[in-house]
Amino acid sequence: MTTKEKILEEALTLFSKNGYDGTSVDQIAERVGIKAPSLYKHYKGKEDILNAIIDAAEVRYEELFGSDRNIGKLPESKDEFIRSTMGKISFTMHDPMIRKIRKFLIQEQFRSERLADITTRHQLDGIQRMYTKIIEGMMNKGLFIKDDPKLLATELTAPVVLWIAQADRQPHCEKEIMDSIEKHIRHFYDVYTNIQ
Amino acid sequence: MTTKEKILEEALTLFSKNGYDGTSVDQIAERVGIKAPSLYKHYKGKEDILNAIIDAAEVRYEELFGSDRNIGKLPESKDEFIRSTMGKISFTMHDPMIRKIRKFLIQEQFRSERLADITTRHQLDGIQRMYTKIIEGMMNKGLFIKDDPKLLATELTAPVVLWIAQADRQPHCEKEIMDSIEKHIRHFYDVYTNIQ
DNA sequence: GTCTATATCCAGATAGAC
DNA sequence: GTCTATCTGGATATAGAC
Repeated sequence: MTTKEKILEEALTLFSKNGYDGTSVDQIAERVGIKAPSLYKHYKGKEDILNAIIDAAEVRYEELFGSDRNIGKLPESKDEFIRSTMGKISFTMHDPMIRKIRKFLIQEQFRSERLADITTRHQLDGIQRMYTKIIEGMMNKGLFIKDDPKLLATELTAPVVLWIAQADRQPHCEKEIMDSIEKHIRHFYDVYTNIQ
Repeated sequence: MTTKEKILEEALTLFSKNGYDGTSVDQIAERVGIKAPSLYKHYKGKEDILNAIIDAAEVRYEELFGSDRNIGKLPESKDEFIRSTMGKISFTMHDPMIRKIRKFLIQEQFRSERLADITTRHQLDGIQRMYTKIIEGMMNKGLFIKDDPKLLATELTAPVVLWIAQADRQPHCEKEIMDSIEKHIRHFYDVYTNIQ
């Protein structure tokens, strides 16, 4: 990893923990293992680092939700649906990079229109679009009853997004939260399934 | 309103817009109409103002969700349920004080355990508890099918919480968001109602 | 309880040697 | 590309007059 990339990584770590205004270039430099002035050979300034992080967040978004490849194969039973969904959630919840981007965005969402926009895409549009496709596919297979797939995707994912945000700020509640999530997904499946 | 209260109000306004670290005591003083040093006759320092705001947020929480008086009378038809729920949402969304507390909390939730805790209460526990009671009441009246009322409350309120947060950062989307919310509530009612 | 003046500190950023 | 030394501005906070 180049120094330039290392700076980005450490800056994101600090921004996600203490916010942009709560982080000094000195702190970033220290974590990188250089002195603050050296940092200016890689980036024009603090705001330049911020913008690079935002660009990286957009790239990450594209990787996660830009193509349909990440949907994987459609679940064909209740067990598969639970396992596949819980797997995706557990990954999103624990992947260090995604977690940092999520915490960074939630704190900085009011800083600019661009950040507000990206936050909405990460928190609502991306996940919703992915699950709209999955639910639509399962409706076509007769696994779910016919209904508005976008509405169902929202109802499935919204509680999960809020619980993940809770786990980010209260990590000691993670066990409880995971239980709530699984219970919710099971309930969702039962409500919208033909098979009783 | 005393100067002390005015300081609190203006500080919350600025904190909700630019965050705690993004706000200077000078800016607060200017909005109050005094010079920064005068402010120190009312509060020990910036952090003291922050703590007073957190206290105020706790009081506000108690007013909103502490008693069951705010539930109002139980809706007895689909129309009444939609109207009552949309009314509560519109109020929460537009009340200036609640909006500021919400934006403040979402930005400062990682600053301390206490703030994390209050954020969860505001964003999840309070609303969920209120709607658990309402849904439970409507189940007992036979208006909703028997199911886990807490789970249903989460499924009803979680998308709304996320959409309100979106409206906070993207006010130009409010119309669309309100439509989504109403559609979601109608759908929720239809799914969990006996009457077809 | 408000002001002006000021102390103190720390932030982001630059200059220039190596 | 890294460093030390330094500039400059802005921040929190205090002293003391009115």
